[in-house]
Amino acid sequence: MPADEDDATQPPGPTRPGAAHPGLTRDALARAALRVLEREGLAGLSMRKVAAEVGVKAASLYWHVRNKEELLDLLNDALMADAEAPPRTGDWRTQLRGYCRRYRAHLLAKRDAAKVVAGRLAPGPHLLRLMEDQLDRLREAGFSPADSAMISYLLGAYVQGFVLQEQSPMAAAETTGAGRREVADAAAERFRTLPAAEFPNLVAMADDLTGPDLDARFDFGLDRILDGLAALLPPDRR
Amino acid sequence: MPADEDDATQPPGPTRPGAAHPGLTRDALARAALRVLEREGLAGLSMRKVAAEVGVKAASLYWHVRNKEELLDLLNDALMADAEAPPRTGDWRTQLRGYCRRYRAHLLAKRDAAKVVAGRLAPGPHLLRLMEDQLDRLREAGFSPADSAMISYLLGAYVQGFVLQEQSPMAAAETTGAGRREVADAAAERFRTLPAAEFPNLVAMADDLTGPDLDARFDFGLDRILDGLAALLPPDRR
DNA sequence: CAGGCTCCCTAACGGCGTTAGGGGCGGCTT
DNA sequence: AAGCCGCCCCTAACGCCGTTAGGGAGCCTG
Repeated sequence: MPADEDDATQPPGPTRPGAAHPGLTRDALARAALRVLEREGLAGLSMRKVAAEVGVKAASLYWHVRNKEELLDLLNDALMADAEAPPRTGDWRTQLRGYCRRYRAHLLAKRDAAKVVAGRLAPGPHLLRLMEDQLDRLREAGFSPADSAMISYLLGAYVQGFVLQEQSPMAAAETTGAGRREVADAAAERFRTLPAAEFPNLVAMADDLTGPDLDARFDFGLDRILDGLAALLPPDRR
Repeated sequence: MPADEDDATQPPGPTRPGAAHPGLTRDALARAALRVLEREGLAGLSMRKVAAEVGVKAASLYWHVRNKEELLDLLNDALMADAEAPPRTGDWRTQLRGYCRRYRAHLLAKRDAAKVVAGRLAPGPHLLRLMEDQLDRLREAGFSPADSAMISYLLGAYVQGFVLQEQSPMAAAETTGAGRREVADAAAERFRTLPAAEFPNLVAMADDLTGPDLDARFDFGLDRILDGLAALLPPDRR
């Protein structure tokens, strides 16, 4: 019944009561949660549905997990499971840009991923590995430890904030059945029909504000930030 | 019973059934939601509690509001109700910095405000007014319309992303009863006790990564961004 | 064979968003 | 004055949710 997009999980034979469920680990739970997330969205992700996904009743989850919050932590880490660091070639700019672009693409690829990740305080092991590597490259580029830490935070805030804003119309489109394009057009229309006397700029720039080329918008902001970071380095390091 | 922090709302005499409730407008609803948010947090904000806050039963809210989502839209706008634009003095940098600092301070001041605002697609009238004014100043500084739109988006993403990350430990502290300082210390401890062979940077920079001076971290990122924006302008405009 | 550990179950609690259907009230038309 | 209508609230209920209590089957160890 569940669309198996991940590699072999869940042999879903209903086991007899009391029988230990084979291969039901926290890891399998996380992957099941990921499948439910993809299918139902974050709002539709419930203990009961995740339990059903692994062929079990809801109360049984509490053997493996303290509560839903902890399941979401697992899910959070599972979202980063197949993220990869960009190749270690080129200057620091291209490497950092690669990091941010990949992070964004990774979040965009999974439904409601930004909402899951946003404001979760403990980074999972997979994200830790990426942070470690990113910090390494920042140090190598010549940034001080304190600056490197702040830069990592800055980039994380930007990417998460950006994807959060760009992904919520996708969620709305998913809910209402409209296409992503219609949602953007509706937003533009909302700006364009504002009282022009009171909001001259919003009306005039409606298309600029809602233009659907979010890739370009993301890269624009990213390049501005990278420009600003470059100024921290001695000129010979660029 | 409710802490009345806003000016006179809600004459809470229990009205007879069928009696029109005096002064129960969408606006009053939004302010009531704001009080409930402050008291219970976003997770604890329910239709029933907001209804009780205005002295009414839950089903009655659906006369004024299509559903909870729409109530959250009202709440979103109410959060921006008393936000003010920074003074129109100084160069574009200080004005833009003022915008971002005020926006951050405003979100931080209200419990869970970042979560409410994050990923809400339709800006309310109060936010529209601020956007209009901000765009105006960007144009005046010499940025093109397209750039101004993107810059507005960029700054919004950064501030929202930043506050989202910084406010969730506050929420956790509120829930667990611990202080904000303890949460930060716990985070630092988590980094410091990582396996040093695998995560040398995270271990070494634990204090840099979790340093509690978030104001400095915010300003650091903000100044980097502003540096990057300055490079868009012709040199005589700075 | 006894005991204990593991892992699942059923049943239930209170709370949630939301809808259906009903009723009193105030203000309008006749 | 009588009737009507639209406003605004109510009670009751639906199906979902997270979570807990208590129990029982299968396995591993002694």
